[in-house]
Amino acid sequence: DRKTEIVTVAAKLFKEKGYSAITMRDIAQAMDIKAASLYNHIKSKQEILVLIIIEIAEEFTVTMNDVVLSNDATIKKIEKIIQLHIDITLRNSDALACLNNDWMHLADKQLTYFMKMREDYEENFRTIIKKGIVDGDIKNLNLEVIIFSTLSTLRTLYLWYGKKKSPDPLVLKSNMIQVLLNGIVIQ
Amino acid sequence: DRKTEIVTVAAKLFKEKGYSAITMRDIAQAMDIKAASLYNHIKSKQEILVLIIIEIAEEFTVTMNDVVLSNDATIKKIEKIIQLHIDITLRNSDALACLNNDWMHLADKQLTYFMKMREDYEENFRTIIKKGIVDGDIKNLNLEVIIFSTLSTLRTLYLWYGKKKSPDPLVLKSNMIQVLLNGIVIQ
DNA sequence: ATAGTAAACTAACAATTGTTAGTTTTCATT
DNA sequence: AATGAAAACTAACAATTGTTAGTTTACTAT
Repeated sequence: DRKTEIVTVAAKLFKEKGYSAITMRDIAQAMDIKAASLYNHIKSKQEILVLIIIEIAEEFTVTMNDVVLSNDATIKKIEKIIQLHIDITLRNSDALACLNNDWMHLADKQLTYFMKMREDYEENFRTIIKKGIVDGDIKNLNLEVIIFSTLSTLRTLYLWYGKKKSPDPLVLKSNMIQVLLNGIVIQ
Repeated sequence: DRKTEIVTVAAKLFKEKGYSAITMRDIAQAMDIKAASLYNHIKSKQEILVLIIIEIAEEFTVTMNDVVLSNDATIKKIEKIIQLHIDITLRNSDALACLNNDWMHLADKQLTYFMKMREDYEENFRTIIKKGIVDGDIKNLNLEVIIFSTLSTLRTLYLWYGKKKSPDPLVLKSNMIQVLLNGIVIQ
């Protein structure tokens, strides 16, 4: 419906210049209506931001919880997490950009909720890697370096995927797994 | 002097909420003066942004050119690039955040200049990796995946370094090299 | 055809924005 | 003590911001 359309259009604009730099008049113009008309469908600019971010954040949370609770081996778990990030990037890259860049403009309860989810997500990832190290599947390197090197790449996939000669999704997945898990150097 | 102080304070604020969300009154308040007083030292809000971003962008450009022109082996070149990102992150993480998040708010000539530098930087990196593949030093994986996986991690180091139990710079460097070049999995 | 609802519109608001003009203060050097 | 410059101040501006109120249009179902 129309509300979803507003959220979609807004996400695309937010991706380019950020939440704060985009005005309600910008969003309205992109839909060929006047700013005031937006308020027939949404409550506030803030609500748009919440609708963009929270849904995706919850999807990350739910899937990560599934992965953690599964009986997969560590490597398989990491591969599933890579797949998760690729899936969401392909499906909704604009919203993902917004989540990454504008989450700090959430307010009060939603901000707390988001930060909790993000912290839990990282902690779950940390737990998976820790177990991998103990089991002898993952190298005993600095835990934070492993966590954030991997997460940085996955989280900013939206920045470049789709441009230039990006590989198709299946090639992307196998290459990402190779690069992140086994590195780029021939031993 | 006072101008440098303004730029430093502004960068710190921009890092938290982005260029667009920070007002001249915010910057002034952080310095315990009034907004109008800022204009004794700087020309505009835009000028602050330019001063934050361009200097660092040029440093990346200059050092990358040095690396490209050097006679080092591919692996050594990549290690130098990793070192470059770590150095700048440690020295000026606020400005780096601003460069990453707010470059699109540069205007006209400065925007073009920045985008040219960024494109050249990536192209230089691409050339290094290409040669590495041809020479048999780097795995023959999708070039874009290699380039952006590596760059993503290096560029967003500022997001997490300094928090929690970050390793000291030397440990950081050796771990980053290991993770980015050789991966995290025990073969 | 009529009624009713969804969704657009115009007009305007109060607050906030970057910025300017003109004035006063601060303070080191003579 | 006097001078001059650097750097703060007050006051205000024009434009832009998110948002509201009230009105008109478009369209669906009776």
